This record gives sequence, C-alpha cells and structure tokens, in this order.
Amino acid sequence: MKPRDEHKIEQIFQATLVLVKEKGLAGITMSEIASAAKIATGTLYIYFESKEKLINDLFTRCRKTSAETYFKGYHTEQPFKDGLKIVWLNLFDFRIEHFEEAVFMDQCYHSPYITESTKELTKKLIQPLYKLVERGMEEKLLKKMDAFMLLIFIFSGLNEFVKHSFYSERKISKSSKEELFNLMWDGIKASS
Amino acid sequence: MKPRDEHKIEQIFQATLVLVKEKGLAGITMSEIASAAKIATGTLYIYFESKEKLINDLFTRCRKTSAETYFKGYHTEQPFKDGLKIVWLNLFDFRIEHFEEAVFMDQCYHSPYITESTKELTKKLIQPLYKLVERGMEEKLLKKMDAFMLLIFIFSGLNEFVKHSFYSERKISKSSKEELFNLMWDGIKASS
DNA sequence: TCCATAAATGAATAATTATTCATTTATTTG
DNA sequence: CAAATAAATGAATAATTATTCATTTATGGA
Repeated sequence: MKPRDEHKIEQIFQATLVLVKEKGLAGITMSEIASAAKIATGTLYIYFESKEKLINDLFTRCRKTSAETYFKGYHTEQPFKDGLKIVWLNLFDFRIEHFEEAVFMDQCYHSPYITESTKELTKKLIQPLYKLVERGMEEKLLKKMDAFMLLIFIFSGLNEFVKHSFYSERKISKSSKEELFNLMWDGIKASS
Repeated sequence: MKPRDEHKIEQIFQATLVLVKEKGLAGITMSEIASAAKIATGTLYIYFESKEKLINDLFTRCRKTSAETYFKGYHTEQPFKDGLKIVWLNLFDFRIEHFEEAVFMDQCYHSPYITESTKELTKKLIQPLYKLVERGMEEKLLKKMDAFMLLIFIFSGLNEFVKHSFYSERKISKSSKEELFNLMWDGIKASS
C-alpha cells in the first residue's frame, strides 16, 4: 500500500495562504489551490473532504501556531517591562514572518467557512495576554484602566504597522520595532 | 418612460455591506444581494453591469465618504492637540457608525474585485493626515520620528478598539474614547 | 386616455467551480 | 518479484451562481 505523503498537507496549506493573500478568500478555487500546491485537484480531496474543511483546518492550525509563539522566552520572574517586551516582540516578529496567516485569519473571521464555535475558541487564546496586562496594573507599572482597552492598545500598533508596511513594501528595521515599542510604552506606563 | 429609482442604488449598497459583514466577500451572491435589497436579480443588472462593478463602485463610495469625514471641524488655526483630537474623534466615530464599510474595505483589499489603480488612489487619501502629523512634529509637540510610523500608531488603536468592541459586543462609551486618546497622546507627545 | 419607453421581474441559460470517479501509478509486504 | 492496497490523476459530473432575456409593469408626455 502506498502511504500518504504527509508533507502534502503543508504544501496545500502554504499554497492556500499565498493565494488568499493575493486574491482573498473570495478569489480562490480548489483547482487553483491544487495547481499551486503542484498536485491534482482530486488529490486535494484525499486530504480534505471539502473546501470548508480545508479552510477550517488551516484556520485552526494558524491559531495554534500563533498562540504557541506569543510566550516563548517569557517568564514571570522577569521584570514586567522586560517580559512585556519579549511577548510584544514575539508577536511583532510572528506577524512579519507569518503575514499571510494574519491576512487569512482576518478574512476568515467574516466568512461562511468558519463556524461560531471555532470563533469562540479564538477568544480564549488571548486569556494569557489579559493576565499579563493585569500583572502590569497590579505592579502599578501600568495606568489603571480597563484591561480590554489596554490590551488592544498595546498590540494594535504592531498589527497595523506590519500590515501597512507590507502594503507599502517598506522594510521593517530592528530599530523601528524599538521605536514603536517605546511609543506604546510611553502611552501605557503609569505616570510617576 | 419609467424613470430610474435612484434610491435603489443605496438599497443595494446597504444590502451588500450588511451581507459582507455577516458572511464576507466570499459568501455573497448576486441573488442574495438582490433579495436583501428587496429587488429582483435582474434589476441588479440595470444598476450594475456585473458583480465586479458593484463591488468596485461600493468600494469607491466608501472611500470617498470616509475621506470627507476626517477633517470635518478641523482648522489649522486650532492648537495642534485640539485639531488632532477632532480628526481622531471623527475617525473613531466614523468607524463606529460605518463599521460595515470598514469590514467591507478590509476584505476588498485582498480580493480579485479591486483593481490596482483603485488601490493606488486609496493611498493618496491619507496625504492630509501626513500633513497633520508633520505639523505636530514641526511645532515640537510630537516626538520627532518617522511620520509613517507615527501616523499608523496614532490611528491604529481606535481601529482595533472599534473592531474588537464589535466582535465582543461591547458598548463604546464617551469616556472610553477619551481614555484611548490619552493613551495614544502620552505615547506620541514630545517628552518635556 | 393612450402610447412610448425603460424599469422590473424571475425563470432560463451560461459560466464557473466543487466534487466524484474510473483509471493509472507507486509503495509495502509476503 | 508479484499481489494488494491506497495514493494520485484529471477528465467528467454535479452544484452553484453570474448573467441574460422574454415578458410584465409603471411612468411621463402627447
């Protein structure tokens, strides 16, 4: 018996991500995905029973990958600001290296492919980030305010900065990350 | 001769925006749009020669509407911070009141419907915002730095805040706008 | 009031695209 | 090395959806 080529799943995922970045969820067809992944259309259906399943599985994988990355290198023993910066830079770098995934997930969020329960799960993944923000407030290092707003403020800048840098084909330098972090930090830090 | 009901265009646009918010660009069909707009499928084609034309026209209209709103009430005679706040709040309120349009435009950006030249035009619309940011730096009220980054930082928070508030079905209070503006301002103001 | 004209309709058609399937190919194992 | 099995293929089919069109309806002007 011929075994499955598990590497094909990755090929299919990559092809889908690239196509969605280029033409959006609305613009992709199963045969295009197949040909971009260098396989036959029928083969696609050996690995994914339907288009909906393919999109959902890819969405789930993207979500997991990004969540695993956030807290790499973060420990609660670190001073708060250092820890925050590590997480913040993790997210920044992840956005850069996985730009297609961010575009894909954004598009999925308003789409007929993703089920409500899949969306619900996504919300849970930001729980650890809430904890982080709350720690900062408890240590009186951050302004005392609504955690939801603070959380969004902390990460919104990097999201949009990466997005618009890609659109305008700008390089993102190491120093620009520092600068943006400082902008954000000056906003959130407790006034002394 | 029976005249055209120009009000129908608005019905069609509204129906499209609502549907795209609910199911995304990938999920809408011409017959769905027609029935949501309470007209026959064929009638749609009296007003728009194709789906692509409909999407493009709506995109163009959304872009214009939003650009017209930004600077309402802003005058260069105002102190910089007051002027910035007016523009910033205009954008914030626009995002709230026209949430569907923001979702629609986001989705269009990665789609086969919008042409490159349409995208190019969009970039030009932020020129006045650049001017505003540069004014702030010249008056030494803002940190001296890359205008592109500063611009994105200023407006990213409100964008994401409105988006996530809608997703989580949170009300946005008057005071939360003030708070978010202050977060942002503390980030960008020149350190004294 | 009636005619001319274009809008409005929605079923029919054309195009597109998801999915299936008969056939071929590759791999494992006995 | 041959049989057994499942992957791989891509043309054929089924579904879906954009678009058209013959017919009906509504409106302004003669």
